Amino acid sequence: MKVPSVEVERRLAQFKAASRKGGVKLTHQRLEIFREIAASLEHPDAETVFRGVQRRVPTVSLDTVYRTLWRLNDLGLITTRCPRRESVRFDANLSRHHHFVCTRCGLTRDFESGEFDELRIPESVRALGHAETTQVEVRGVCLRCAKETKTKRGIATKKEEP
Amino acid sequence: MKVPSVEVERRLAQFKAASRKGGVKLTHQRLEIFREIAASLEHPDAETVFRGVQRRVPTVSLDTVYRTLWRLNDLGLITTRCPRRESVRFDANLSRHHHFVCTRCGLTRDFESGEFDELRIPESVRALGHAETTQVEVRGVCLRCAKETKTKRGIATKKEEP
DNA sequence: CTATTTGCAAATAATTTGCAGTGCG
DNA sequence: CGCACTGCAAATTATTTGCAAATAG
Repeated sequence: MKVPSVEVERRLAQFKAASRKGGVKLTHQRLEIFREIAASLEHPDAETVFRGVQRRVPTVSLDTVYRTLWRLNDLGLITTRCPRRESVRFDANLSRHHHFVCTRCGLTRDFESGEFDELRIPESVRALGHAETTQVEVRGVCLRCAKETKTKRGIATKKEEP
Repeated sequence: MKVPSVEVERRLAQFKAASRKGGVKLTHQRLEIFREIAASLEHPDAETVFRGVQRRVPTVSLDTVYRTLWRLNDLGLITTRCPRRESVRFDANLSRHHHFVCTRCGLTRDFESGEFDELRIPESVRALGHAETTQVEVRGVCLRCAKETKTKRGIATKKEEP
């Protein structure tokens, strides 16, 4: 599975516009780093983004990836997640969305839901601050892990995300 | 603000029971490490837990804190969060709960909501896996940050969590 | 042109591991 | 008593920084 290229292009266009407005330069590396996240369903971490970009821009350096990612994050052009023990992961989906997280393997996927976008905030939250948006994380077992359970009953095998 | 001591004791009792059942030893350090998280509203990181425990158990070491936290996490006795750029934070609130996160300072507070516990899962999630629970993250501006904005119009000052 | 951004290499911070001794059950 | 747990110190990551050269606008 991949992010449809139409959607990738849409994200890229939005990114370019926002970059110009934000006064950041549109370098080759920066564009490719963004593209890498925008095209991925995996919410990749810095290292993974680096390896992906490296295939297209062999001279790119890991520190540029780190710098760029945090820079884009500060500008609000991407956001961060960290579903599990490992390092921070990045998300270029700026549309309102929610997450499905597999409690076995950590697989994290976006999904949209108008209903979840409009949740009524409980009274008690008033005491904490002024609520602006809600994001729901649905936890469960992904299809692949569920299938594995059926085959080799209950042995939680460590594995990579698809 | 602090977690009421009745609640801390309840969490401790639950922890002791679960530890015995899980076959892990109830050492002094382990108990104090758990107490530190159980008594905190802040979802502290490893370093912070370490400093807190150190006041009561001066000989405790940072690596024991790390090992213990991940051990407890693996046993399901605590959970993890990482609301911002900094390192992973831990949560000893095992009751069903949701989070309010301040987008300015990162303050994270638990709250309960029967309504949020029972959200109807959208159809589209079926394609991803078998949903089990939902956790809502409400994002907004905490009271303290909101107050600051009113005083010094719009300058986002960096600050510690309360 | 000139302020940003990059790549490199080196520094720092965060986290994990090996090992010998300690203590819970 | 034995095995899980601890503290120490050293190792390993992960991430950040300083600086000179490169480049977008």
